[in-house]
Amino acid sequence: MAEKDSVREQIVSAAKKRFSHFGYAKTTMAEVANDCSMSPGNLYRFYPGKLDIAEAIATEDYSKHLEHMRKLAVTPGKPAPQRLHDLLFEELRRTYHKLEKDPRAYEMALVISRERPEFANWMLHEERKILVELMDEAERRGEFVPENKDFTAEMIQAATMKFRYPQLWSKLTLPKLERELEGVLCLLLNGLCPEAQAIAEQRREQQKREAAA
Amino acid sequence: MAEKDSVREQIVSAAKKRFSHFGYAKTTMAEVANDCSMSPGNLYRFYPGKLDIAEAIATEDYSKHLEHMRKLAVTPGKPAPQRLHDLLFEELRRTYHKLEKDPRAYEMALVISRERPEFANWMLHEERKILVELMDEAERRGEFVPENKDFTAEMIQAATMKFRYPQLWSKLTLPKLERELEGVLCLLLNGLCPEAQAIAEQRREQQKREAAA
DNA sequence: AGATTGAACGGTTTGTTGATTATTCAGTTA
DNA sequence: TAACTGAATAATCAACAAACCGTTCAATCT
Repeated sequence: MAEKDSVREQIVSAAKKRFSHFGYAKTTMAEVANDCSMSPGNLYRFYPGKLDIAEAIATEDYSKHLEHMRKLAVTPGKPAPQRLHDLLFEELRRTYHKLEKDPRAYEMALVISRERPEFANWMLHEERKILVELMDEAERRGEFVPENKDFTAEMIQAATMKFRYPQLWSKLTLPKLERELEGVLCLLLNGLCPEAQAIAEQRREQQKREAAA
Repeated sequence: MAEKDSVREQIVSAAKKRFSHFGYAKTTMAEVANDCSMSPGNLYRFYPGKLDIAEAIATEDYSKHLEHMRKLAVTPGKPAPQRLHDLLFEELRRTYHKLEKDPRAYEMALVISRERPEFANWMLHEERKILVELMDEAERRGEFVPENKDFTAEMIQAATMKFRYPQLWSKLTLPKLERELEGVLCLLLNGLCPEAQAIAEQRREQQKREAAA
């Protein structure tokens, strides 16, 4: 089976080159097979179809990103609101730049999200787990503690939907998106009510003092 | 000019019938012209093009909706969070039902939002004005008062983007959308911090008592 | 027998042609 | 001369065939 895995890696590697060079649609299975010195039919012993190869690439890529995000979620020395801020901004910037600079990535994102909606669900689910980790950590440190963490994570995602696949929905530039995300985050953290904002302000002060001590 | 306006109304009325019966694409300018007993060319003295007729219909329709929303925004006897709640739910339900029940409306929404992005901007802008009115009224009544109302309105829209053209983005059912909107709204009103939530809770109690008195 | 091949199949895309239709405008009407 | 017409125009769409490509599987190889 180690044998089989190495072949799978070879296939993914060949496909990755083709996809990023010529695009998903313009890459044929025959070409990928050729790059791996095998027949087209043989590819299907390793992957059920072309889309699954694309999905494997996307999974690998997003998993790396998730690891990075997980670190941000529990960074020591940073208060919870800051960690949440870093997390959401990282997500926004990453996808923005990825889709911005290369049209191939954009094409693959489109295809996968159209053809494999489960994949988008999986991404959301994984990110939600990280949000929950962030809140667990917050609880451990005595920072904010929403009563129902899973639900809260879901709602944070719903409220920041606009910033998740930025260029699929709005045609806003990164600076505008960043400004909006900043504002939404502020609203989420503090709420609309001014008393809550005053309290949040107080806590920020206190945290600063604690950090200084 | 009153003459001209009545012809414009006639055109819009004929087009409305055709569009809702056969769809935008399957309606020809010649047909609309015929219904108005005029030549196709003559239509262009009243509207610059087919899309502009569709836009006129959409504008008329949305304007009615806006009036209704404006009433909700300043309903006497309801606290500001409730009014905001009513407003956003009204918006969600209206568009959901509209797009759900007739495919013609869905087609027109697609065409207009693709071909005339300014129109979507106009809608957002108008709705934002209503949100500001809601906050002005809140201030008058001594309810919550965000410092920068325009900005806050923008952020409320950003955070509730997902619920604005529900079926263009997610394929969620109305009950699921409602549950999420409820959650997001709660987060927006109270923030993530539990102290703020406690205060919000207190205020709600107080308002109940006031209302009872 | 299990792995691999590559020709065959069917669905999709591409390219082409002919019609349809939004839009324009020279000409007609009142 | 201002309002209107309808044929001309150019752009888009629909239909059809050919080519292509993802996928399968009977045959071949090891």
